[in-house]
Amino acid sequence: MLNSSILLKEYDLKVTPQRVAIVEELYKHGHMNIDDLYKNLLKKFPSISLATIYKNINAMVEKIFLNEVKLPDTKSVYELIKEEHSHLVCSSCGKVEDIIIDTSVLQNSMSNITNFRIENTEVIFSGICEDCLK
Amino acid sequence: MLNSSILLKEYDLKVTPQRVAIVEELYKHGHMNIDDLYKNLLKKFPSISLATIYKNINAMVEKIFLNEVKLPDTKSVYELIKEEHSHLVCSSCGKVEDIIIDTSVLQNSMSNITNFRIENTEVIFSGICEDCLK
DNA sequence: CTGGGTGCAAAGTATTTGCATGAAC
DNA sequence: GTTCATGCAAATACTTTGCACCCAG
Repeated sequence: MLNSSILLKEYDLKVTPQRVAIVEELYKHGHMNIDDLYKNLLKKFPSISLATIYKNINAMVEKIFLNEVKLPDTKSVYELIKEEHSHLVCSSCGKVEDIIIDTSVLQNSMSNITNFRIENTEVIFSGICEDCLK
Repeated sequence: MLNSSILLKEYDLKVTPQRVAIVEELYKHGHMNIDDLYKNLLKKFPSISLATIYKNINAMVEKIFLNEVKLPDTKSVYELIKEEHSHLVCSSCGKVEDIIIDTSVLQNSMSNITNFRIENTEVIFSGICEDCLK
């Protein structure tokens, strides 16, 4: 479970119903793009504005408890930050899943061939999910 | 070396000076975002329009000889399609480098834990490049 | 010659900003 | 009471479209 209010407070954001709802939507769905978030929030807050969503998403990304995931061929989605993980995208239904794999192997083979100081490794697998394969 | 005209013809695109220049810019720089491409092309074609660039980039992406690379925290860049590779981005100067690593290890560890049929694996490393480390 | 590309201007879409009001603390 | 979030409208940024003219084949 997740206590959105505490999370918001921890990151010095005032607790408003809209913010709580954003966090809870993301927690529930795992990943959402701006439009879907907006559509869902409209149900609870018929007069919520896109501006509010953008402002809050940006604030949460800055406070580093939200993460934008840029996906190939489709809109970015946002997720609550959790342990490091990679992503699986279904190119048929658009579903995004988290997956935990060990990327240190990659980083190691990297350090042999480059002098970059690697700080982050992003891996996105695209393919067809189990449901769509049927 | 690269023969842009032949490349364009192969992909059923009429050979125009603007298109040749786009391909050559990308070949020369490896990766470019729309704005930089536009700025550079303005030197050769003072009246080239952004619309032309967008139309051509889109056409080339559709013909599958250009690839859009969506990067974290910065604008997408485009590259000519070549052998499969991963990317390194310097978060300080923005430089993008190609790097060839074996991602099959990843894909294998993947197949044990998911039923996705993986078709593509995108890896982006972010960090600080050698020059910026100095 | 003909089809398609170019550049311009306008339209569309996405995102941000300014401001008055109201809610959180 | 003060600070800051909200929602609206306007502004900005980004991308696409329609069209008249022109060039590649």
